[in-house]
Amino acid sequence: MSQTFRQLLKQLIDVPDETIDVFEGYGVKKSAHKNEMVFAADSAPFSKLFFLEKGLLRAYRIIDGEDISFYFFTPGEFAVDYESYLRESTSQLFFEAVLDSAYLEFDKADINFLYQEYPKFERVGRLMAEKAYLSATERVKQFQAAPLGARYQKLLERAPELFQQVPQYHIASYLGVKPQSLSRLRAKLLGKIY
Amino acid sequence: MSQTFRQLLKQLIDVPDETIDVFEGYGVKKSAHKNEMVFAADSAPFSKLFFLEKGLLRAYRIIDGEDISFYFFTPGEFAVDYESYLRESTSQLFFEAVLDSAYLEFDKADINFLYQEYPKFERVGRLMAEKAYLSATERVKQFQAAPLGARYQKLLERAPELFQQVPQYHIASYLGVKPQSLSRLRAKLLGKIY
DNA sequence: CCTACTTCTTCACCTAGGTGAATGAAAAGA
DNA sequence: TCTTTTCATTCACCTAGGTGAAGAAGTAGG
Repeated sequence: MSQTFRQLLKQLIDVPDETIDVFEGYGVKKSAHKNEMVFAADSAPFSKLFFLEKGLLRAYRIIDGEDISFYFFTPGEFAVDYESYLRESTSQLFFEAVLDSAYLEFDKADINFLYQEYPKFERVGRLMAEKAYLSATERVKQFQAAPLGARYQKLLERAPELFQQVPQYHIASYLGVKPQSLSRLRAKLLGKIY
Repeated sequence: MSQTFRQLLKQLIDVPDETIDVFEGYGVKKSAHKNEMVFAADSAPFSKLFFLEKGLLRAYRIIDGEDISFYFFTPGEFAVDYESYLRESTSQLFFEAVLDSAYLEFDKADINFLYQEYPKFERVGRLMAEKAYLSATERVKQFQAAPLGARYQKLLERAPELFQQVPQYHIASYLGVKPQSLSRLRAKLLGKIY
């Protein structure tokens, strides 16, 4: 039995060990190499739940032909297209491994079974959703009132390792600008003028 | 016993009537007049949950001295500063009634009690958080890739009544721009040039 | 009824970010 | 190793949005 899952999950949410063990029993261990696609948006709803144990996953959309990074998942996070998962709508999100990664894959049907059989398990779902919500609202707040420079600094504080691991044009789209604009900002921060 | 609560909640989430009844028993009916403050950010964590039955609530932050509208709550929605509520951090959000409003006020302590006593009640919390998450990510997506005009049209589709009820400078800050820019956009949409 | 305040609009000007192209460096492949 | 592709940078130019000020219209209060 993997200790990683339990350790990471306990950092995230406070649930009894037995609940975690039952949960893990339904997960399938998987791995993906750098640049490998983990899930590709298609006509089917997203009906999985990925728990990242190692590596780095990137979720992105294609909007007007452009690759827009929606989120970077680090170990200990659940990767899911919640919109598609909850509404059973067509998924628009692609998930790729940015680094060699290891993750547990859960089936939505199993998750729903767990919700029914173990009402206490609802808590895991609630805390997961609440955490995802916090991160999303923080970004909304930043887009409403923080200029690019401030959003960049925030990301640098929250996940400095990203800047070593992810191409800058992905970070640019995550921040809502073009690669050239991010490059220009970095030049300005270095005191260069051009 | 109010039918409004049950009706609105059933539209939102699928839970048994008994659960709803137990829930409602812990709510305190309140009302607020137009422009009245419902909750003011202060040093204490936000430990309430408002369920709006009638009217319109606006949540906003003061960022660099500016009033930034975070969200407009319409009947059937739960209004809460989730960030403060979950992290027990100081609340930065103000809630005011934009129109004469009626709402149920719940105490966090009671909610937590319900979570403990009635594990099935966790489902209400999970679905609430999931719904809040969806709306937040939709906005992130728009800020990443949609220009002001598209964000404006989306809001117009989703909540046209807002435009009759809320001053435009509040809508502007919700969309992440200054009132003058929204005014300029509206002029452009009307085919005017200036 | 008149005044004061609020809200929206318009303007001239400025800055931030987008666009398209060119360059160079680094990484990947043959 | 040589070649090709990928990525970041820089540039000139353009457009979207911010700034500060002024004015018009509506609304609330005395």
